[in-house]
Amino acid sequence: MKLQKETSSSDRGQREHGRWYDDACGTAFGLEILGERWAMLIVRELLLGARRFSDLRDALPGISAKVLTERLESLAEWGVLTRKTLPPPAATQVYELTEWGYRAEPAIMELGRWAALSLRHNPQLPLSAVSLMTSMKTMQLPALAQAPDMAVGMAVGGEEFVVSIRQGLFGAERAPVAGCPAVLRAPAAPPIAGALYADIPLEALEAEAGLVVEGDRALLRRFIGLFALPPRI
Amino acid sequence: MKLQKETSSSDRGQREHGRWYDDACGTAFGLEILGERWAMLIVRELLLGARRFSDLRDALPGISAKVLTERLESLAEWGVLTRKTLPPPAATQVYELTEWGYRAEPAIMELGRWAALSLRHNPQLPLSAVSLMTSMKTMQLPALAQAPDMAVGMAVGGEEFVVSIRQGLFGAERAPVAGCPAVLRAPAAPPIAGALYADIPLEALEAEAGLVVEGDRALLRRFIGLFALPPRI
DNA sequence: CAGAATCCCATTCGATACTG
DNA sequence: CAGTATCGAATGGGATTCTG
Repeated sequence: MKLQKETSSSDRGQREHGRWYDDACGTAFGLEILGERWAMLIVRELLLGARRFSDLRDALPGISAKVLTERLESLAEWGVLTRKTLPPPAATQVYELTEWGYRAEPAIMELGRWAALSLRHNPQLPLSAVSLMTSMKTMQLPALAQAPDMAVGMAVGGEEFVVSIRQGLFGAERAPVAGCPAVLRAPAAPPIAGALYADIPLEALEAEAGLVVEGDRALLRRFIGLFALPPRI
Repeated sequence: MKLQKETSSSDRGQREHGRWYDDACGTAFGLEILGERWAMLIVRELLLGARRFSDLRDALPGISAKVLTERLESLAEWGVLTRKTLPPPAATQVYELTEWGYRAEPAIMELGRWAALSLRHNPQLPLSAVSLMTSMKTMQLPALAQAPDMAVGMAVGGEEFVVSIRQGLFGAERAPVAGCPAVLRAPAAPPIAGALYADIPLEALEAEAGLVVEGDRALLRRFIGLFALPPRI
């Protein structure tokens, strides 16, 4: 009965992951699932729909293929996401959040909302298209609840999104921008973030950052005015 | 100007912490501060007021002195908490959240609320007194908003808390239990968690888990009925 | 006792190279 | 494109020690 490699504290932890918090608190359990490096950011990238392995690599500057593979496996085991093989001819694989995975959105957003309060937060760093879209949800000003309905298209790199305000509620989804009364196109997310959060005039971004404005420019300006970074602490 | 140990990707990241997400998203910045192992649980333990080094060690089963020291330093650098030296005669040191640190509470709670949805969450693990108190905030049922005002004392190990409902709002604070119309005493948090979340009768816990009930038992039963684990996914 | 400092080892991370 | 394989570096955890 004498074991050499016993886990010493019996099997109080839930798995043989190696390091467990051994704590009934939901937060501790959440950290076991989403607390490893990159895990929460992978989930963030999936909040607006399924993505391929290489989409995730591109969206997460600095993640290695090894860690991405490990996290996807672990998150799939935990039931946060599933791997799906698309039907032919595009027989490629995508990763998609489960219903439970999608419900992590409030936790992810609250963490971002909190961190953005810091003076040391640097909003000038690179930004993925998805995190731009989700950031808008947390950076909406109270005036947005009274704003008239509107829809703005955003074409960021190769991805297209429609951002809408309906009955005072913000929404963002992957959808073709065609048909939107106003469209912002940019080679990447930062120019659009500059317009939304750094109050850089659209004209400056068109001249210097490759931004392209199509359609109702006045609508865009009203729209941009509905978002701002919070007062810093 | 030729450096050997250059950080290679210029200084895009905000510090020389070694590993940075290099991502403008607030969530990424939050993870740089609270995403390292144990960091968020340390903040959780401070949500109900300042604690000493050894209090934190006791509350976080499994953390090593080394890691606790490192995290406290890092969190202090980031401005999440401060170290204070209590005035003599008790010239000991305590760690206390800054105003910004306290504002992390919603993020920590949302993560816990999300994780508790999982079937694989094990609420039977050890639990600190503080995480019991904060868990109640996330596990309150809608009926709590209509409940009459009440206050319940909880003496857990050597710590005393008063949990209150005032105008339908939940509150928990470190305060003497004396004067509360009903008091639960237990050697540790799990028996109280059993009463709240596993519907174990008070009498069984008194007989087997060292629970002591003082005062208005009917009030306690009503109180306990206002909390429950969420339906699992 | 509070807590900082050290040493050692296992695990994890990150970067590069490689494969089907 | 979607991962594997490999290896050096950094981090985490535990034990021990030192100090006041």
